[in-house]
Amino acid sequence: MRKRALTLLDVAKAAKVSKTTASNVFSFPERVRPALRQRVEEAARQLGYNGPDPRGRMLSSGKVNAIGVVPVGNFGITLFFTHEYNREFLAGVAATCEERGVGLSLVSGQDGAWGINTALVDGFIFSTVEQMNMIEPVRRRLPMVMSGATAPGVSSVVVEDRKGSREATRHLLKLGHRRFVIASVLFEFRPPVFHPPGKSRKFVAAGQPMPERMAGVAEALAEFGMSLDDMPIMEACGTPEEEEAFGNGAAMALDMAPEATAVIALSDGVALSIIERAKKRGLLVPRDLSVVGFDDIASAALSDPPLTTVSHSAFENGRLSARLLLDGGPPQQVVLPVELVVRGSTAAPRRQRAKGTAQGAPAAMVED
Amino acid sequence: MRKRALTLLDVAKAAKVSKTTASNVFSFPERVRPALRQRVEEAARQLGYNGPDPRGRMLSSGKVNAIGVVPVGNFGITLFFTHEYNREFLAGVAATCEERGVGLSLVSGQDGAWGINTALVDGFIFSTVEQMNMIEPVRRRLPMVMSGATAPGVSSVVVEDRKGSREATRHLLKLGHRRFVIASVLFEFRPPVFHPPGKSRKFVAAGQPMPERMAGVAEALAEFGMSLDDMPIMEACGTPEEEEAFGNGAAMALDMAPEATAVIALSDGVALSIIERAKKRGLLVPRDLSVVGFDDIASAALSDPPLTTVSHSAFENGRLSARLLLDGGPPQQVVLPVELVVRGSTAAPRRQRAKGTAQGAPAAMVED
DNA sequence: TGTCAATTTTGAACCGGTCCGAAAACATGC
DNA sequence: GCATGTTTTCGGACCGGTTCAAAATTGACA
Repeated sequence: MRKRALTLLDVAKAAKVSKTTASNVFSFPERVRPALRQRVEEAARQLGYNGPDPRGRMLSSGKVNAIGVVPVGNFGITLFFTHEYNREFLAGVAATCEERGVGLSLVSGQDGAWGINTALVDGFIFSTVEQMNMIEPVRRRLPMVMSGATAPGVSSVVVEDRKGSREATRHLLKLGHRRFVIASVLFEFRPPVFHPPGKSRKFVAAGQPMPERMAGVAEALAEFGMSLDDMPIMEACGTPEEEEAFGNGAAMALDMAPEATAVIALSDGVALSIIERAKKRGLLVPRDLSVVGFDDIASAALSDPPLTTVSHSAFENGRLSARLLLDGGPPQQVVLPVELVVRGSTAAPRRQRAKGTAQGAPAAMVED
Repeated sequence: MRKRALTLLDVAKAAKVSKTTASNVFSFPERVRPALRQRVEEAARQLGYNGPDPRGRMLSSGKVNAIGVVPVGNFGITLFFTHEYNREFLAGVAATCEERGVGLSLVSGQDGAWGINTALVDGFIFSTVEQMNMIEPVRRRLPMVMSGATAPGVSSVVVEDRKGSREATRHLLKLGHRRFVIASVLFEFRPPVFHPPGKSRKFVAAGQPMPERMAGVAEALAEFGMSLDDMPIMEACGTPEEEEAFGNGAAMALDMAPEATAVIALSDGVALSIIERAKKRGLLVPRDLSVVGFDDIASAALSDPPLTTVSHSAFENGRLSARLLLDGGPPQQVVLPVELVVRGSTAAPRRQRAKGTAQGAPAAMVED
């Protein structure tokens, strides 16, 4: 069907003009006198030429007119659809792209055929990156913006992580909670991890924003004379695939910290997963267990009970990230404000949560 | 920061080899003897060259290694985020792209800077197209696949539209309903339209799949000795923006057809919008009004009451569309099966629905 | 009709790789 | 040592446009 593609040269020859003139007819019509322009247009129509091939244009101009979005960690581009926060973020990026007439390309983090080294784009937006060293070659080649973390020489959009988790934790402390379990987030697809209380624990999620959020928790605890070191911490990636592959991180947290009266989840995904799991075990939220989240994704308001969480806009985050990238200019950091939204998932602790859970001995991995 | 980019030629010169050899080191290392290869690699490292620029590679190979997805009608790429069906569809496309290591680019239907004529991709997936003539130039330039509609010479994925709406209508007829209003879907951003009963009405949505779905309704009605011509029909695009811009199509349907005991919606988006609107007016679904949808998007099962609808997989649709595009080969049509899923939004009509609606005179556009 | 400035058109270089046929280097057998 | 076959390296064309300086044309006016 498609034979050898028509080129500008074919049209030029047919119209008996130079390649340049033919090019101008399409790109700068006003530079060509009407008579000649019509001759060229007529020739193009005759031949069935539909305007310059974007490939050629790209090569000489060097501009692609599209940007790439790279999901965090070792997740592929489907993360943008399985993960609510990332989806809202992407929607924001798309809004800016639409507004500016720029293309949007989903680029895989794990370098396949269409990875950060092969994608045809003018720049990248990275979600939080785990291994910072991987961005250096990219930064040298193309403009980039990071969301959720900062890096020297790179513009970035971050939220007030520390403040957010500090306020969430304060909220629980003021309600009277003293025994917590913290549910942190892994930005890679791997099994959940549980860290019993202890000093200088080594967490898997080393990249921002989790350490910041953890620090916020620590600050609030310190205000009440407590220490993060005394709190058990669970890390899980919290994607739907997690459960099948490795077992559920929420279950692990509930099993390993049965004495906790409240869960401080550093993302809504994990928080909602914990609520679900707790309900399945017959625990009432918030009567038996309070849960706070972070991010305020759309489903946080819709859950049962609705989730108390630290609110900020993923959409806005995406929109600003894209603007920062497209506007260029010197590296700058934009900080998005957060606000604690108290909903139905938190309350004063009824009393000490029963030592044995509703379903039996705590250590036994009785699962639904 | 970024100076003139390093080229393969720079590396070749530094290593004192030809451009070809340098190219081979990166693309076909086994063709170059180890000693020489190392010399080139060393030179590249010294200079800070991170492998061939994808632009150059693209130009000579002609392959971009990415495909473009074009939303229907005059919606921009944000449709993929505002519209649940399209989002699920896109997720399916993304899954295939990930699996094949191919890039995925969102391309705007309205030709801006990154439209179907300028996007750097190897092929397109179109959602249903309104003006078929617009695809001809595209088809000549690049491979393409259509979803939701067929076109000569183009591979496509469609669902059993006619069967689906026929069964949905039959379901209502068997329950005893005889007075319907049909809610069809506009694939463009424009005000809702109401068509009173009548012969040979001219609908706005002329492109597939709506005429097929309408035909299915007509078939079922005919089985019961009734005619589509006697049914009022409303068309609305059903996106969230619709309401602010033009007023809500669901409200229009309820206002203009107060005698209907059941709504046959040709998409879930419209169906859910009708349920919402009906509830706001104090109508009980399904007691006062039965509603069926089409598509079975995720939120159809979660609505209150859960929606009776014609189920098929948007995800699968996207996945297959992408495969068809990437596999190439002669044009073929894939038909996805549908299945009526009866949930809580349909029941036998209680009796004639009250002539005046719960909130007053039907004609008065009393709105919330 | 000739001159000069302004406008229009042209040819060649360039963007950064890949690919192909030919030349060069190397290995083998007699 | 030479002819032959095989592997490695090289030079140049090519992909399809844009861009820039120079050439050609046009128009105005003396």
